[in-house]
Amino acid sequence: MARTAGSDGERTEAAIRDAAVQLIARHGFEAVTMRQLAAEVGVQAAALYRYFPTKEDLLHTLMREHMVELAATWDNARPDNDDPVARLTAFAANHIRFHVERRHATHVSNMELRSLSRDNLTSILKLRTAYEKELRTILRDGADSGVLEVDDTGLTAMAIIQMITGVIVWFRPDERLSVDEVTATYLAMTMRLTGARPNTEDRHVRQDAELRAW
Amino acid sequence: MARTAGSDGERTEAAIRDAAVQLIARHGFEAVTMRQLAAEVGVQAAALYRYFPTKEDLLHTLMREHMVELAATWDNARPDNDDPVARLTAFAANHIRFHVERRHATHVSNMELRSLSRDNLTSILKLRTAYEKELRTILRDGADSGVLEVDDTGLTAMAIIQMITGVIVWFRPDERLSVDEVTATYLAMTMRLTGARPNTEDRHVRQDAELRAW
DNA sequence: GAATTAATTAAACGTTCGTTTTATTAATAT
DNA sequence: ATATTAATAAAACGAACGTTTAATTAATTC
Repeated sequence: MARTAGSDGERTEAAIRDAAVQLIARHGFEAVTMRQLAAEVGVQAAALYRYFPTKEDLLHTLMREHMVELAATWDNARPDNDDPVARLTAFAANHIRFHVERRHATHVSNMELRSLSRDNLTSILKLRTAYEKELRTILRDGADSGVLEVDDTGLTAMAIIQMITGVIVWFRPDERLSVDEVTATYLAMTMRLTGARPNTEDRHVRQDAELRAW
Repeated sequence: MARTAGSDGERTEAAIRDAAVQLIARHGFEAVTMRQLAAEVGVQAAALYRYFPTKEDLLHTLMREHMVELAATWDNARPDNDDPVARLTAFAANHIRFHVERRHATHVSNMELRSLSRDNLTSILKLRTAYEKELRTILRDGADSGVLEVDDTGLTAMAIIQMITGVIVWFRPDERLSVDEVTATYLAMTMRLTGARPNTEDRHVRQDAELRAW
């Protein structure tokens, strides 16, 4: 046999990406074989090579598009407001929601960096670093203007990102918590971690009201 | 050739473990081959099978001993004091130091769970869950007695563990920060995240002194 | 010093891997 | 209709994989 009735390149490529994300997230990149992936798509292994030149290129594509999409949602959610607390709130809320909604793709992007060649790794890390820099800038602005308490900007940025990305390790949809509830709780922890409070208030008489501000 | 002069089973087994941790941390379990590991140790691949019946059993052994060791250091560091803030401080300090000092083994234990069979996975998760329960208990006690501000015990426990274990993702020895400095900063963030303060003070007039309390 | 045990090598086993080549059919354009 | 292009299957490639078997030498025991 050869070309099958109703076959369509665009649909097949999308099916490959989807199946690849699911399989790699579950078993790890090295453990997933091209034959296994092809079987999941319902096609022969050779057909995959019409869409991706190598297995590693497939992984790189998945990661790159995940990062580009993350940057795009942040660009879209970025507030005009230049209040650091508002920006931190928007950043954390966007980050949490984005990752909770893309658990598998996030798993792939976070866990499979080791399987990339030098050049592919560099291109992903460049995107990642640019994104992290956004948070560092917010934290520094907040620390400078006194509305945030941050000892070490870079270290706090890494801690926050680790903490809120870590959602995907344990969160499963259809459990006791909804995406909104999880987002709200992690947001509250992020704010508490950075000592965020309304910048119109006295710095030393902050109430616990901040926890219900969003 | 066969048995080599000066060969010693105990030394060889230790060398296999050490090399395995380094290689698996760097390349991932699936990507490391038994021949590659053997070459690192300076021995033929078949020799590895005198010490570990299968590749997966080697991984399981590394993980199990990592977790057992973690539980042991916590047992040793656990304060007699039953003040939740003191216990949280001790827990976080022990956790951070343990992981910073064992970056590679931690990477293996955190990233390679997917390569374990059902039974082996279950045995590791049992150890991990028991350890995490220690933190949840501390947080609940602290929330009950009013010295900690914790919205959701389980969720906060996961967030803290993710945050402070995340140290190993970016921390490299011989960089700008020492282990002590990193430990202190993460400890401060943990305390701020949980709203920890000396339990003799008024809850609504907390100062920033907490940041310098350890 | 002979027998036994511990530690290892060398070679091979069957399997599976990522990938390539070639042929074949479906859809599209002319 | 015919030619061309798109999408696949089928089969094979050499390489590498985890593991086993058998032989061999070093160290230890009696």
